[in-house]
Amino acid sequence: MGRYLKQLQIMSTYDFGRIEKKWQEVWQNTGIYRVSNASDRPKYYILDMFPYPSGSGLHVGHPLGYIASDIYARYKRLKGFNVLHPMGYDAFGLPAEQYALDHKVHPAVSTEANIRTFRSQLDNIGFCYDWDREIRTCEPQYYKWTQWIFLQLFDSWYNIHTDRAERIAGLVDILATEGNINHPSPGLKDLTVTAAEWNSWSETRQREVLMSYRLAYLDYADVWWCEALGTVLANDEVVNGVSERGGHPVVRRQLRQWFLRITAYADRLLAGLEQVAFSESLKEMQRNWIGKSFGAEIDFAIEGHDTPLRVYTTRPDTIFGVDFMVVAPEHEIVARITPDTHREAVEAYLAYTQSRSELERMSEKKISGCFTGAYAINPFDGRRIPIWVAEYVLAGYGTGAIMAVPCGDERDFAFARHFDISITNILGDLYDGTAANPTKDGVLSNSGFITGVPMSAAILQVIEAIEARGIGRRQTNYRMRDAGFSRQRYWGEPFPIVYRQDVPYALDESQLPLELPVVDSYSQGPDGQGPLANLTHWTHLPDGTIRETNTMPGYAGSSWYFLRYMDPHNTEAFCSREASDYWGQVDLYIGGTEHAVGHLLYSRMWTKVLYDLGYIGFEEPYKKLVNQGKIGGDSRLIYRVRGTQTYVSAGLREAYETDELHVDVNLVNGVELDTAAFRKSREDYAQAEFILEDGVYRCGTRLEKMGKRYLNAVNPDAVVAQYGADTFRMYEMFLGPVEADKPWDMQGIEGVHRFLRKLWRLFMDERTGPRWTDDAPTASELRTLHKTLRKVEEDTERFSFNTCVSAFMVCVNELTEQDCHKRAVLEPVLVALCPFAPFIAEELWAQLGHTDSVLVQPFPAWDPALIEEDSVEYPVQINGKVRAKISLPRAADNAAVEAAVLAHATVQQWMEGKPPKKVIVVPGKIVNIVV
RNA sequence: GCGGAUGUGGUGGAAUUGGUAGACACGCCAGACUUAGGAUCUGGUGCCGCAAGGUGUGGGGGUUCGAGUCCCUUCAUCCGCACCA
Repeated sequence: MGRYLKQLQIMSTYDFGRIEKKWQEVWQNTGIYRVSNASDRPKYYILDMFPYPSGSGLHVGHPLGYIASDIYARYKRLKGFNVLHPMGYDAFGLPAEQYALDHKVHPAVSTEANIRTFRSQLDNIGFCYDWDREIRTCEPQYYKWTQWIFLQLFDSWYNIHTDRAERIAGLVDILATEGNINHPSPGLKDLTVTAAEWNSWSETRQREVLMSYRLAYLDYADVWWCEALGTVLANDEVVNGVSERGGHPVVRRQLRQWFLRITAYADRLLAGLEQVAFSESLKEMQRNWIGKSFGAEIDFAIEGHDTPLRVYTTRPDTIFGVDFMVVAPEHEIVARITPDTHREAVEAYLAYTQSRSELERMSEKKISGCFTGAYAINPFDGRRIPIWVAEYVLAGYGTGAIMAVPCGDERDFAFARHFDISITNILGDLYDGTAANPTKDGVLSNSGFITGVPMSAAILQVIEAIEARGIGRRQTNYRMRDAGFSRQRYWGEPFPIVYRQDVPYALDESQLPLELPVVDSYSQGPDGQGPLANLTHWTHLPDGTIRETNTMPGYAGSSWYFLRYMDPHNTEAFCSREASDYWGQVDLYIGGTEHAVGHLLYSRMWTKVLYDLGYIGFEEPYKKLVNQGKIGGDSRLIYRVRGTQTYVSAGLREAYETDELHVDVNLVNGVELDTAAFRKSREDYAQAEFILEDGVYRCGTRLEKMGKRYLNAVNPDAVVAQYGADTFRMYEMFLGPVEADKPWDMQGIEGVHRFLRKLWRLFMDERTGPRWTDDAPTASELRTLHKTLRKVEEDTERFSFNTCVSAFMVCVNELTEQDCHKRAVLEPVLVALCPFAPFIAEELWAQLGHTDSVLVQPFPAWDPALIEEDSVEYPVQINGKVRAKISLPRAADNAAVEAAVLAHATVQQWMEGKPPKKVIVVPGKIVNIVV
C-alpha cells in the first residue's frame, strides 16, 4: 500500500465537502475495503438485500439498512473479524424491459446507466463495500451459474424417504428395478408403474414421467396471466387480484410453464424457521404462506355413480354434522354428476363464475352457489347429502371439494342460511343457532359412535374409522403452491433447455452460459410467448431442436447471489466449496419486509437443494435477519384555484375552490414554497400566481410512502451536499430504531451536524488550528471515555444505533464541558466513532499525525474500574417515594448502607420516628424503606 | 375475520435482568455576543402548583417493598394474510 496518506494539509474548519472527497479517493486507491478469503481472523458475513437499479435512483429511505449494515460491518472489522460485506445489483426484471419497450433502448444500456447512478449515490455515503466482488445478475458470467443451478434443479427429484433432493439418475435406477411403488410421483398422483412397464417404455414416455418428479419441471397449469404485462406472474407477484407491478388485472390461464417444486421443501422450510433469527412476525408470514394444515381426505359415495367425491377436511370429527357438500366450479365432477333436471341451472351458474374476474371475486365476496341435483351419502349414518357447486370453494386447495358443516364453520353457516338448508347441531349447547361455533374444545353430541367424545380425540377416531373402511386417509395440506418459473419476457435468464419432438432436454454444462440474444423488438411473440420467440434463427437450431423461449423470473438470480459474493470470479463453479465453507451462512442479512414470502423463501429453498446435492455445507442461508423500517415521505401540497394558474397558501384555501397538487419537496423549505424555483421547475408553472399569507406561500403536508409519484423523494446526494455524508449517516441512525418505520424529517439533522462540528472543535480551534495535547487525562475524563466505549460497544452489538449516536453526543458534551483536548481521550473516541462517521474520524486521525487509517485500528478496550465511581448516590425510597439521595462508598455492604441511610437526618424526618418494617437495599442501585 | 406488532412530553425517541421515567436531539422560552441573523454560546423546558408538594408511560384491574417493564382485561393505531375447509 505504501504510505497511506501522501500529504496532509492542516484544516482548521470542518470542511466536510473537501474531507469526504479526499478520503473517498484515498480509500479507493488503497483498496482498503478489499476482503480476502484467506485470513486467520474469524469470519463475519453481513449482507444487504441488493437493489434493483431503477431509473429513479436512491431516495433517503433506501440507504437506511445499508448504513446500519455498514456501521456493523466496520465495527466487526474493528473487533478483529474478517468481514465480507459485498454489494451488487438485481439487474434483470420487468421495469427495465418496459422502459426498453417505451424508449427503444436496450435494457442492458438503461440498466448500466442506472447502476452508475446508484454507485455514485452509494459512494457518496461512504460505504465500505468490497466492490471487487460486485455482481450483476444480468451479466453472463453471473447468470451462467443461475442457469447451471437451474440444471441441477432439473436434474433432481425429492426422495421422501431420505428427505432430500437426489439425482434423477438415482430415480431412474429405482424405477427400472422396483417401479414407483415406494416413490409415488408428486406430479402424477395416480401414476403407478412397475419396473417391467418402465423398462418397456419409450424414452419420451419415460422422460414424461421423470418430469413429474423433477424439482424444476414443466407442466400445464393454471397460472396468473397478466395481459397488460404480457406474462405469467408468481403468486406473490399478484396482490389483491392485480399485478404487484403496475396494478394490472390478472386472469387464470392454462399454460405450459416451468415450475419449481418448492412444495417438496414445505416441511423443511417450516422447520428451518426454528433455527434462524428472523422476527416473529416475519416467521409467521412465512408460516402462513406455507399454510400447513392437518386433516383427512374422505371419499363420499355419490348416489347413482361409481366414483366417489373426495373432500379434504381438518375437522373429520364433525362428519355427523355434514348438511351439504360443496365443490368448486372448476371441479371436473360437476359435469358428470349433474342430472339433466339441473343441468341448465348449473351451467348458468358456471357461466356466471367464469365471467367474474379474480378482482371481482376478491373484492365482493357475495354468497353464491347452485345445487347440482346430485346427492352424496354420509358413510357413517347413510344420510343423503345434497351436492352444491359454489365459488367459495377453491379448486386449487385440497381436493377442490368440501363437506360443509354449518354449525361449526362460519362460511358453511352463512351459505346454509342463504340457501335455507337445514342445520344439524352436533355441538349441543355450544351451538346457539345464531352463529357457527368453530371451537375444537368441546364434546360432540348427536354424532353416532363419537357422541360424547372430545373433539380432539374424535378427529383421530374418525380418521382411524375411514382408514379401516378404505374410504379415506389422514392428509397434510399446504397452502403454498409450486412456484411458477417462466416469464414470457426478454430481460431475464434464458432457459438452458431445448426441445426435441417437444420433449425438453437440458443443455450440456459446457454450453453455458446460454447468452441472451440481442433483439430488435421487445414485443411479445406469438401465442403468449416472449419476445425471444420472434428470433427464429436463435430458437431453431441446425440439429432440429428448438430453444425454450421463456426466460426466468426476477427471483432466479437473487435466490443464490449471496453465495456468489464468496467467490465472485470463479469460472469453474458458482462458488468453490472452499469459499462457501469458509464464509458459511450469512451472519446478518438486512432488508425490507417486502421480500418476506418471495425472495426469502426461494433463496432458502435453493440453499437447501444445493445442500442436499452436496455443493454447500449449510442449509439455511441466513442466520439472522433484520428488517429495516420504511422511511415515509413527508409530502408537500399546494392548492390551485380551480381553472386558474393561481395557487393559494394552505391557510387561506378554505375561501376558494381548489385542486390539491403534490409539489416537489425539494422546492419547499419547511412548509414555505420557494415560489421562484417553483415557477422555473416546470413550463406550465412559469405563469403561476400566488396568494400568500404573511408574505409567504405555505404548503399543506401529508405523510405517505416515499416515492416519485408523490414528489416527496429526497435524494441522499442533496442531503450529503448540504451536511456531509457523516451527518447524513448519523442522522439516519439517530432517527430511531433501524427496524421502525418513520417519516423523513429534516428538522433534527441540525442537531447531528452540530455534534460533528462540536467534535471537530475538540481537536481544532477554527482560528488557531490544532489544540490537542499529550497531557495525562483526569479520572473524570477517563470515565467519560470508557463509559462511552462501553455504551457504544454494547449498543452496536444489539443493533441499537440511535442510542450509540446519543452516547457520542453525551461524550462530546462532557468533554467540551471539561475542556478536554487530550489525545489519550480523543483518539479512542475517533476509533469508536469511525464506523458511524468514517470521514471525519479518518481526517482527524490523520491530523493527529497518524499515517495509517483509523478504519483498521482495533476497537479500544474499556475498563469497568475506570467507569465506576468510588461512591454511589443511593436514591432512598420511603413507602415507594424517593425522599432523599445519599452518597455512600461503593464498597459498603448492605448492612452498612442500611445503617447509614437510617441514620440520615432527611430520612429520619420522613420516617417521623416510626420504626421501619422492612429495608431493601439493592447494592449500587436503590434503598427502599417500608414504614 | 385470522395472525403479528406498537401505544411514553409539543415532536423523534431513551430507560441491560422489575430499581430515581422522559437520556439524546428537535421545537419552544429566557439570556449573552452581534450592525444584523434562520449564525454561535449559556440556562430553562412532562403536567398541575408561587412553593412545599402532588401527579404522570392509551384506559381499568392485579402481582410486588418497588411496574413503562410481569399477569388479566379493555381501547386505539400500524403491518401482513384473507373464502385455504
